[in-house]
Amino acid sequence: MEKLVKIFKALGDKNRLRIVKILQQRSLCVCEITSILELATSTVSAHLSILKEADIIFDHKTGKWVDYHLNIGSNNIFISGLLPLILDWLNDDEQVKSDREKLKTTDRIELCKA
Amino acid sequence: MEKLVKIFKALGDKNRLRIVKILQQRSLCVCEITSILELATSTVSAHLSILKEADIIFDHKTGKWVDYHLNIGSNNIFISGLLPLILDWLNDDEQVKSDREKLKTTDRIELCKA
DNA sequence: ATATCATTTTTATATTTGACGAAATGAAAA
DNA sequence: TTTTCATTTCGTCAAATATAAAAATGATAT
Repeated sequence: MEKLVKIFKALGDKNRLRIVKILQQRSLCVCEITSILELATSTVSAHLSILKEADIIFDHKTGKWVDYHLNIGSNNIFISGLLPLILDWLNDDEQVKSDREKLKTTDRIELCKA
Repeated sequence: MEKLVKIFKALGDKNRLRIVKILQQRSLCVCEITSILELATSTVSAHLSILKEADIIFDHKTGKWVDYHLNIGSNNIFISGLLPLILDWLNDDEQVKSDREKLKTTDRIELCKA
């Protein structure tokens, strides 16, 4: 029960749902996500930690970046039930569409040297 | 998006999940739920209001009681996707089992005259 | 009409949460 | 090794949330 509560809590936040919906497009490093959400790096990092703790995403170091991935194919029964629904939902949402537009022109190399 | 956030927020609380899982057995009035959760009536009423606002449950007056029902068969695409999953989940959870045991011996008439 | 009683609303308090900037971390590059 | 730089952790603040007691509501029963 605690595990499911943690998952719903993690999903019950606008900015964390935005993160999930852009990670649906491709895996991203913290600075890319930060640039799209326009929040402080530390704030984004905290959100990612909550999503990771709930098993919704996982991370993988590549070079000096930490890549975050949606945990598609998780063994967690809650996650494997919920993620497909969330992937289907909100694709017409204005916020999601605008975040994804921004993502198209987001280049990690350019972005993170700032 | 706000609507989905509201739903996940509503589900991201132990006591509200407990309520959903006992309403799965049958519809219940506030005093029955209060007796099972062992929380103040006003607290339970607040939780029910949050679940109702999220469209997860609905209420129906019968006599002097207000009956709360799970919103099975809702037109809300989020609810109709999520509720079946939640109905499947947690049925082996200790808290859920113990709440349901308690529910078996809960009689509205006896209970609410106290 | 009045009293009763389930429920909701109000008020108050304690805890949790989301946000940011600054400092710490840790790994890659120089 | 030292510097650089993406990321995390820490300290703090404001806002939101969970809880309960008390007061208000509203409908039923006397």
